[in-house]
Amino acid sequence: MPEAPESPAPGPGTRRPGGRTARTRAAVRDAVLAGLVEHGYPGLTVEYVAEHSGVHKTTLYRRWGSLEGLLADALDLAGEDNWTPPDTGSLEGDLRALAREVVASFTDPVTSVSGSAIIAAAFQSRQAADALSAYYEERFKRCEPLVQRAVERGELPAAREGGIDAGALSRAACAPLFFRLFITREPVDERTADQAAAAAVAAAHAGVFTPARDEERVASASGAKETGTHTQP
Amino acid sequence: MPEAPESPAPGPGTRRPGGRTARTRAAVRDAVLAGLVEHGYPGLTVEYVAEHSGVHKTTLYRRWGSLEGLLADALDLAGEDNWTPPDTGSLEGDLRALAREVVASFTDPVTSVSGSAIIAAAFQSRQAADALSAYYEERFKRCEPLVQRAVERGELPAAREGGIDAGALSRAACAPLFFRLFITREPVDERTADQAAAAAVAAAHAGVFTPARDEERVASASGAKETGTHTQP
Amino acid sequence: MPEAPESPAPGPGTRRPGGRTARTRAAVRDAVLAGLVEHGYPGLTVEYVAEHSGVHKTTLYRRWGSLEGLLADALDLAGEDNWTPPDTGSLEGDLRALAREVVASFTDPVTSVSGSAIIAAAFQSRQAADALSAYYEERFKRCEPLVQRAVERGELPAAREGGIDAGALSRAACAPLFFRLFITREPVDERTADQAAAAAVAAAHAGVFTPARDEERVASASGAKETGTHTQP
Amino acid sequence: MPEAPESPAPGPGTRRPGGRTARTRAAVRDAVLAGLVEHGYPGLTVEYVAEHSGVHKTTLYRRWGSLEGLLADALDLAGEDNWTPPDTGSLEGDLRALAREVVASFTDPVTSVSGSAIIAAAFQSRQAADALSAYYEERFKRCEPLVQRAVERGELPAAREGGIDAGALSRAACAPLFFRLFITREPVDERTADQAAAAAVAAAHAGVFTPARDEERVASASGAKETGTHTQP
DNA sequence: TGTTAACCGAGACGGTACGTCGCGTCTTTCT
DNA sequence: AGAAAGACGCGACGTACCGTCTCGGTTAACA
Repeated sequence: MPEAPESPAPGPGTRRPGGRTARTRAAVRDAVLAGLVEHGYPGLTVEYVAEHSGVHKTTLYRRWGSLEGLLADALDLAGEDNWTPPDTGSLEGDLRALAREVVASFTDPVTSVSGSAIIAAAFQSRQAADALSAYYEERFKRCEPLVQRAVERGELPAAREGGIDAGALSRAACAPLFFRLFITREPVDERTADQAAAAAVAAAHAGVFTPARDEERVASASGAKETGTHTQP
Repeated sequence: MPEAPESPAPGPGTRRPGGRTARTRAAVRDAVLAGLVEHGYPGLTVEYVAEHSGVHKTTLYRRWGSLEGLLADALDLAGEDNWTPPDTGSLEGDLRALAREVVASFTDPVTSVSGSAIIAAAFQSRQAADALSAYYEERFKRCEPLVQRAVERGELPAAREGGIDAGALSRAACAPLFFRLFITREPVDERTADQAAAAAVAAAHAGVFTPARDEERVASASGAKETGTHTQP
Repeated sequence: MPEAPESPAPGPGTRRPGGRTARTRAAVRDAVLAGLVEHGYPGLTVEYVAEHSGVHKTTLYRRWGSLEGLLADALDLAGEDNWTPPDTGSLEGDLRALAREVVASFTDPVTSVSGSAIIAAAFQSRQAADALSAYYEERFKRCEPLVQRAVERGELPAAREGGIDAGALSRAACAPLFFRLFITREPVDERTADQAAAAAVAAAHAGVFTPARDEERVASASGAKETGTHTQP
Repeated sequence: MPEAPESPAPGPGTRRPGGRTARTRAAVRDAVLAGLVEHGYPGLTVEYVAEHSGVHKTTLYRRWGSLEGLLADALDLAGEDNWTPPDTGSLEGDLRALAREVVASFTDPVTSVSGSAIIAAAFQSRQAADALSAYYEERFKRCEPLVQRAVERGELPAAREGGIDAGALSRAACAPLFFRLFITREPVDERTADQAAAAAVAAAHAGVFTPARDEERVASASGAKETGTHTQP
């Protein structure tokens, strides 16, 4: 992959990306993912990556700066697939499928490890957080056609006044799953996925994700002022 | 709270919980929280706790086993407040207030630190994860009266066939916020909170959280089988 | 060796010198000397000492601070022998023997290594320099009886006016050897040693090392002021 | 000195010594000396020389092989001055002046640095040692006229049987100073210098440096056999 | 006057050792 | 007997400098 327009590290390794440099980069990314699967994020060490990639520790620091950089780069790689949202013929079907995909990927013992490892990493590394943020931004952008199709099918009211917020709708279908998986750490299954999808559809039908109408709704907010902390230890 | 019925570490420190032991435990918990605020979870060290609590490192290991134990114990403490859900007179108002509390507590630079630190800790420590899970379980249990009031007010259909799932409803109102805060790491404000509350209410009205009817809904699920990974790097 | 009143490092390892601490110290000193013999000073590494002494690198730094400290400590050990100056029955004989000892010890391939290593170390470490200085101070102090005997034998004029400077005399006998060994790096043999001894004796007879007369001699110095540098690259 | 007849490195840089090559070499030598003054020998790095000379690191290795070569080359430069020994009109005066020069050059904080740095370097580099050796050889050769004048003045007995060893005499006057400066690391001042000069003169008068008589003296050596090590740690 | 070989600048890299941090264990000493 | 105090083994950190290599670009000697 001689082309690599995105700049993971501004320092070395970006000026002469031919030959060895590129091979090195790929090896490193593989090692990072392998390390995540093997030990999880907290157990991932630079030295492990060095050993398993055949790239010397010093070089890793030179080019990626730190573990954070390594992870961010690995995430870039992960984002470069050609995933497309499901297309089942109905909005609820699509969202269900989407939600079930989430559940499946984080339930499967193999794939879940590296995924949650990166989410964990985002808590400790600005760089990883940014990479993760970009990753999901991209994912949900790819979901827009899903909503578009629903509008075309007439399942959602034609968006006269600004259109429906496709991103918000997709997020709504996934949010409860991630919440349960990584915050409250409750068990999730397909039932949970289906419920999340159903809730999102219901909210969409109620116009919650229609920006223009949102204005009206917000206007009626009673602006409760609380000082207590609810969901925070 | 002189005695500690729940046993964080079964070994020493549980036999003679009077006097010094109790004082020690409190000091340790304070130090843990202070450490979290100061350095975040990844920067929290046993040695820091030892210094700031006046309890020797060796003792910390004897009684709490490791950092995980220290955190879990501190979480127990955090859960022992007398928080109650908001009561604004309407279901949507209550949920909005609830959601805004979440946003406020994780937006405030002071309170957000220790909160997200513990969530981060849960990724690296089984013990912390369990403690966090219990914490949220308790919180959402306390939200049941909120839903109950709505039913009594007639805002929600009387729960003839098993009643509404209060926990699911409350979670639905909070999930999108946590999702954006800690997974996709998008900016969150009161508008987001209001939208989340509205979506939850809409879903509730549509009967999504009514178990009995849930059966029916699930029955219509087309059981899409996907192998791709959607939301996972 | 439970006693060890001299404090090589003020930090750890000095408070509780019982048992392990003492054993550790001896092992480390052996490893240091072995390292010097094997690689010379520039090739001596802390990691080598760690491996060959069985004491962990971290501990070495904790107790000795750095390579310098390790060397200084090893020097202390070396100084703790019971060397006494030769006693051949005549001043010149004694000085010859002394000078030949020097030549022998730095000519022998085995013993010379660690010796010159420490001299080399003194160039790079204040601590090693101090230790070396103390070592020679002690050695030459032990030579005083040698001169004393010569006075008693009548070989040297009775020291009426302040006595002869025993240290200066002994140093005079050794200086040319060290000079040739380590500065000009010329070959040195027993002939050189004998010449140095003879020169020292001649100077002593001429009263060069008799402080009181020194005053007179110095008075006649013409105080040449030169700006050029003679012996310095 | 455009061309460089002596070959520090037989490889590159010797075939086309015109223009840039010569300029480069001078710049490098300056940088080496500057580095010595700034950080001392142990702190002198190839990278420093590269930066401060404007010559790339790779080139330094190509032409000088290593730090040692750089130093040896710099020493060659230092030896190429037109120093001559003092001429005060008397042997002792000359030697005093000589000795005081030594003291002065190694006492002055500016000039002493690079001088002792090179002596230190000789401990770690064969090449530097050879260069240093040659340097002093040359210096003491230049001192021969000094002794010659004394003979002509009648201060020293006419050298009938092989003449006096001028080199040994000059060395004798300097040795105690270097010994104290770099071995025992005692303070030295002009008094020390004068004493050294006086001792050398006395020894010379006693015929110590007259080779022919040396034979006789050595014959009387009693060949003491010692096993202890005197001056060596 | 071109060619061509020697040389140089630039940058990345594998590698050794550094000196430090924090962990978790152990021993010793106090009370 | 439990706790305080300290030393230690241990693994990993992030850095400095080493010496090597590859890649272009320049330059000087020679055809």
